[in-house]
Amino acid sequence: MLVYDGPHGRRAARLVEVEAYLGELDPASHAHRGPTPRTTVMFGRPGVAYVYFIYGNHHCMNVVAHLPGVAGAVLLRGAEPLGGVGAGEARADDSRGLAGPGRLARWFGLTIAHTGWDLVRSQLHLREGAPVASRDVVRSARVGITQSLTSEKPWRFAVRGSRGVTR
DNA sequence: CGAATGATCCGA
DNA sequence: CGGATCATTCGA
Repeated sequence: MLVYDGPHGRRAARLVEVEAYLGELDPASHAHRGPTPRTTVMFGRPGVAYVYFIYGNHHCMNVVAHLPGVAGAVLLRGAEPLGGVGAGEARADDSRGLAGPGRLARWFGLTIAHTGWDLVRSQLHLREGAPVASRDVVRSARVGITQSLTSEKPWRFAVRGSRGVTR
């Protein structure tokens, strides 16, 4: 789960959908063409946030994750809100969950300013959640990418039946 | 510099 | 389906 002790109080959500991105070897990755000012964070220490802004409208959050010397990240695509402070707003999201990376980032109030935050020690952090049985994990091709690997891999993982998963 | 582009979402 | 709407990147 993801927890943020931010300006709106504590917000927490159970992550139910993620996608994996590589670096240079993955045409769909922002790190595909090597480090740029925006993407250098993906080549650095794992366990920090990489948040980008897209389509002039939406923010999306990644967790930097990779083997030593290789760029990589995990895109957070969906979650289920776990209470929080803004009860009214949280309730509105309860029916639908936080399906989609843009909706997830917006609920947490994340922007590119959060890029580089340490997800172990900062107010924005990951916590281990309840285990999910492997039979409840849906694995599929990634969503919405235009430049894919020559043979697209099933690098999207979602919790079966969760309301926080995109359709 | 200017132009193209995009790991999305919402509404018609 | 198409539009919104801008940070980022690339080519000249």
